[in-house]
Amino acid sequence: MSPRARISDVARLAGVAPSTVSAVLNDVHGARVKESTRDRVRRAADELGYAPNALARGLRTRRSGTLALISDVIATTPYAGQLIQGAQDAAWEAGHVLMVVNTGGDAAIERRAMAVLRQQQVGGVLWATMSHRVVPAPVPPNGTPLVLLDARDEAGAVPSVVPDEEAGARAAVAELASHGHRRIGFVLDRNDSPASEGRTAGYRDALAERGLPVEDALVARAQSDSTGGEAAAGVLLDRPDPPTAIFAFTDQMAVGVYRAAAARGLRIPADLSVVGFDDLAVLAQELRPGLSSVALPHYAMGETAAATLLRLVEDPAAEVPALQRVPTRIVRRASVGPAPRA
Amino acid sequence: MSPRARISDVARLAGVAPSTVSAVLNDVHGARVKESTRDRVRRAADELGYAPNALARGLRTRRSGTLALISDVIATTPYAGQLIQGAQDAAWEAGHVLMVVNTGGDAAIERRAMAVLRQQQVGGVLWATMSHRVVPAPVPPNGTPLVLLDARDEAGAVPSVVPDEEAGARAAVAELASHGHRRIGFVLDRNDSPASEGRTAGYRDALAERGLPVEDALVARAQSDSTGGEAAAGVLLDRPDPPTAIFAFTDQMAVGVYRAAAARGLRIPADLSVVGFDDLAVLAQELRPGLSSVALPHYAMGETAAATLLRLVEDPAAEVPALQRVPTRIVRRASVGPAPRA
DNA sequence: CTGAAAGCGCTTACAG
DNA sequence: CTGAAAGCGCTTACAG
Repeated sequence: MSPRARISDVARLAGVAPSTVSAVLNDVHGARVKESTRDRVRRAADELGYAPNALARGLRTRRSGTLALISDVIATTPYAGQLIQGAQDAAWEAGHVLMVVNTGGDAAIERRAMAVLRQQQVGGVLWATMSHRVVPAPVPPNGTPLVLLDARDEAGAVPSVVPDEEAGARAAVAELASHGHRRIGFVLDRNDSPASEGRTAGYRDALAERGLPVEDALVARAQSDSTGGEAAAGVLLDRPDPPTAIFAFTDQMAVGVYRAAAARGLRIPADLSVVGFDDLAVLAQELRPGLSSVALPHYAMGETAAATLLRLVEDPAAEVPALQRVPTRIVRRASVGPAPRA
Repeated sequence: MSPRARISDVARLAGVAPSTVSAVLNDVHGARVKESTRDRVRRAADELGYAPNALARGLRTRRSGTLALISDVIATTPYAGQLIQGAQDAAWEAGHVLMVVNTGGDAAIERRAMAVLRQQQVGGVLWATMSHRVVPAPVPPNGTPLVLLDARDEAGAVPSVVPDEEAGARAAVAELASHGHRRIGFVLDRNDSPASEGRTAGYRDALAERGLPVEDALVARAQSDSTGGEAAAGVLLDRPDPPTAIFAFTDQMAVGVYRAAAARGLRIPADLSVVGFDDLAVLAQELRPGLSSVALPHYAMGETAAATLLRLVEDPAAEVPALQRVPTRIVRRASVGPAPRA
C-alpha cells in the first residue's frame, strides 16, 4: 500500500479488467456484472486500500467534484465564518469539496483567483462578502455557475442569498409590541446599506401593521458603534415623549443604548426595553441584563447558497430563485420587559 | 473560447508541438526555444485565453497544487476564522489552493475527510482545532504531510503550531508591573488546558522575575465566563490585602472583573487595573473603559502552519520544528493605570 | 532548436 | 456478462 493502489492493481488482483472494476465500484447503472465478480472486485479494492484518483477521474469525466468560495475577508465580523461552515457542510453532503480563497477585497487578486479556480476546474463558485452588500457582479470563469452570498449584484442578474433584514426587524418590533410597548424607537447607523434599508422598512411596516406610531421623532441615526448608539439613544430618550423600547441596528449600538439608559437612571428592562441585531453572543450574553437580539443566519445562508450552486452545477439551465432571503431568528435574553405604565 | 482552449489548440495556432508550448509556458529550465518561437506561443495562448487544466497537470506531475485544512468547527470562537485566512494566504502565496472541511469533531467524518482528501491528492493537510488543545494524533492519508494548528498531539510526533500562552501571560504581567503594580491577581478557569497551564506558568514566572509576590491568595479559579470572573475577582478583592491589578484568563472573565469592581465601588483603572486575554474586539472595545487584552495570533498561526506544511510538501524529509509557539500581542486600551498609593 | 511518443489513472462507448 | 481500446489534457524523457 506504500505506493497508492491504482485501478489496474485492483483489476489484476480480482482477475478482471479495469473497466469492470470501474463499473462495479461506481455502481454504474445498467452494467451487468455477476454478483460473484462484484464481490471479488470489492474484496480486492478493500485489500489494497484502493481509492480512486480524483484528478484522473475528474479529467476524464470533466467534473472535479470541487466548489469554491471566494470572499473579501473571513471573520472580520465575529461569527461570519459560519458562512463557510454552512457552505462546506452542504458541499460535503453532496460529495463535493470546498476550496476557499480570500481576496482582501483586491480586484487583481480576485481576477487571479477566478483564473486559478478555473484551472482547478471547480464546478461552481460562491462569492461572499462578510456583510450584506450590493456589489458589481464578479466575473466567473467562463461558463462556471456563480452564486452570491450575503451580497447582491447591482444588475440582479446573478442568483444571490441574503439575510431577511426586513423580517428580522419586524420580529424585533413584534417582540417589543407583544410586551405592550407602543412607542418603539429605532437607533440605526448612517450608511445606506441593504441592512439599513431592510431593517428600516421592517421597523416601519411592523409598527404600521399594529397601528403604532411611526414618527421621525422615534428614529435617530449615528455611527455604527456603541458611542453612536449612546448618542442616538440619548436623543430619543431626551425628547418630550420618549420611547419605552428601543430597537438597535446592531448589538454594538445596543451597548450604547444601555449606557444612555444608565446615564439617565433608567433600568433595563423595567424602564426601557431593548432589542439588538446580530446576536454577537460574546457581547449580548455578557451584558447585564442579557441582550435580546436578532441573529443573522450565517450558517443557513452558507448552506442555502451552496445548495443553490449545486443545482446549477448539476444542470446549468436549472431555474433557481434570483434572490433568496434567509430567515433570521430572535434570541431572547433579558432586555425586554412589559411596558411601564404611562 | 466557449469550449476551453487546450494546449493542442495553442500549439496549432502557434505552429509548434504541444511539448513546446508546455516548455515555454512553464519556463522549463534548460529548454532551448528560440525567442521568436516563445513569442508566438505566448501570443497564441493569450489569444485563446488558454489556462492549463490543473487536473491533467496534477495527474501527470503528481502534484495537485492543493492543501487541505481540516478542523472540528470554524468560528465558535469569534475570530478563530483568522486561522483559515492566514493559512489560505500562505498557501496562495506559494501557488497552492486550500480546501477546507469541518468534521464537527466527529471521528467518522474525520476519517471520511482524510479519505476524500487523499482521493483529491492534496499535497498536505493542516489539522486545526478552534482552541488550543492536546489531541490524539490524527491519521493523515498515507504519506501525506501533516501539521497541527492550535493543537498539539499527545505523542509530540507531529509538527504543531500553537500560541505562546506563556509569553502572552508574561506580557500581561509586564504591562501591569510597568505601571507600578506589585500585587497582581490572576483570575482563571477551571480546565487543565494548555492555555490554563501556559498562562499560569507565564504569570508566576513574570512575577518571580520581578520579585513580586507569588501567592495562592492572589489566584482564584472559576468557570470561564463573566459570571465566573465576577465571582473569582470578588474573592480576591474581598481578601485582606487585595490586588491592585488583575490579569484575567479571558476577556469574558474580565467582564466579570469589571462587574466585581463596580459592585465594590472600585473604578477602573483608578482603583483597579485589568488586562484580559483573547482580544475579542467586539467586547473589549465596547467596555468602559476599553479593556487592554492579549491578542491570540490566529492569523499568524495559520500562516506559520501553512508555511511549515509547504516545506514538508516540497521535501518530505525537511527538518521542521516539532513545536512552534507563535507570539501574542498586547492591545492597549484604557483599563490599565498607575498603581494607587498604598 | 523542436517534435513524436508515452503515460499519469481513470471512464466510456463499443465489441463480442 | 466482460474486456480492449480510446481519450480526457497535460509533461517528460528522448530522438533528431
